[in-house]
Amino acid sequence: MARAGVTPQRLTEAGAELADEVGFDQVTVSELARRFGVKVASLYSHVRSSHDLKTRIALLALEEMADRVSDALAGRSGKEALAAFADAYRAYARAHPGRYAAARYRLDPDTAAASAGVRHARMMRAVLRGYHLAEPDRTHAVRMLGGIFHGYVELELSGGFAHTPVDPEESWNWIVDSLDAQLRAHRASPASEE
Amino acid sequence: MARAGVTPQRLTEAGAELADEVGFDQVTVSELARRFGVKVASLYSHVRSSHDLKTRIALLALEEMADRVSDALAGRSGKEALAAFADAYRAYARAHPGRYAAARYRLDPDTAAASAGVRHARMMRAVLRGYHLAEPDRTHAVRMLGGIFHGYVELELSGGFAHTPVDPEESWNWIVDSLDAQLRAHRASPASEE
DNA sequence: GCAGCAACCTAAAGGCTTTAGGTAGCGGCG
DNA sequence: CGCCGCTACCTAAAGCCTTTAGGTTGCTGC
Repeated sequence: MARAGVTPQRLTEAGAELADEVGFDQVTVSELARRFGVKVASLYSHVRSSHDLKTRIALLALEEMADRVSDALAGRSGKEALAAFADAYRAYARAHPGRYAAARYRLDPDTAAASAGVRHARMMRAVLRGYHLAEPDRTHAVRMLGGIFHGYVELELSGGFAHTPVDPEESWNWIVDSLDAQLRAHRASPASEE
Repeated sequence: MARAGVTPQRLTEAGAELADEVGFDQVTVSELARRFGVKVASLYSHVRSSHDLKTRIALLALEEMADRVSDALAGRSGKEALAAFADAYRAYARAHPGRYAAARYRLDPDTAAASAGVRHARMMRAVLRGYHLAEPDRTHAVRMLGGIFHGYVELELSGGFAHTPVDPEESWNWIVDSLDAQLRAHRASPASEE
């Protein structure tokens, strides 16, 4: 019988695809085996466990998202950079809800430290450089932006905004504008530059 | 043999307890049966399905959270109300992570419409009354606050702030302060009151 | 005191994960 | 060219979860 040519990479790719189709928590080794026309047990030669598979998908998603954000950020600073980050983030989540959910899969500390998650953090801080915040304000701001980007996108994705007839796009832009204003207002009070 | 005295209410309560102990997505009809010293199939007389059980837990959590927020809001307005809402919300999530996750379980539209979720929305809008925002700013603000409260709490709960040595409490207060300032800045530009 | 309604049970099917151990393509070496 | 061995893929089986069907039995009220 012909071999299916399964590899961890192809599995991860297909898993990400599947996540976008049916939701990340419906991603299952069994379903993947089905799609590859292969018996379930066979996949365990390529992937250690279901958790391992999900971790790989998460890492892929983090990587992809970081790439998008990185591209969006290129050559921009200040409010432009903030908006570019925000929009890239949200766009990715909307285009790839399953992968986005995967990116929020809990990784163990070592894996997380080696993931593209650190690029996200670095980029966020880079965006904030344009606002000249002193510590600990900068950390507060990172957390605020991380929280709202994630929270807004998740609420939007889960249909939480369906009740109200206001374009989520419009709200998003309003929020980004507000955040920009708010951050500018926080500009390091004394002349304490970084 | 003595009867265990299972009721939908007790199941829901125990399910919420279990969620806080092991995480909402580890809540299982089987485990609950074990805890009640009863065979799994027996629970299906009290609960329609696993999904039904989870829905009940979600409704309970929404109710409890709305109660806490409602208590916190009593007699407050303006920034005080904003902070009370925020703190009550975050405190509930920290005290009951499993229930908090349950509260985010996706409900079908009818169930959602009959849930305490609408109280949440009403209270949020009530808080914003203190800032005299005109539509659609008010909706934008609701979404911003909803997003950030949820997003921040989720990031904090998932350990996302562990890397940085800044007290999450401090960041939270900073964020609430910022949001307050930001909302005050948005005060209905013309004299267009509600 | 017993009739009947729940509450609880056994049985069974079907899905997912994971491990153990067998079979057979296929690339490379003699 | 052939056959050797690696490894991709397979069968089998155990364990856990959900859900349905249909049988007992405890309790409550007449």
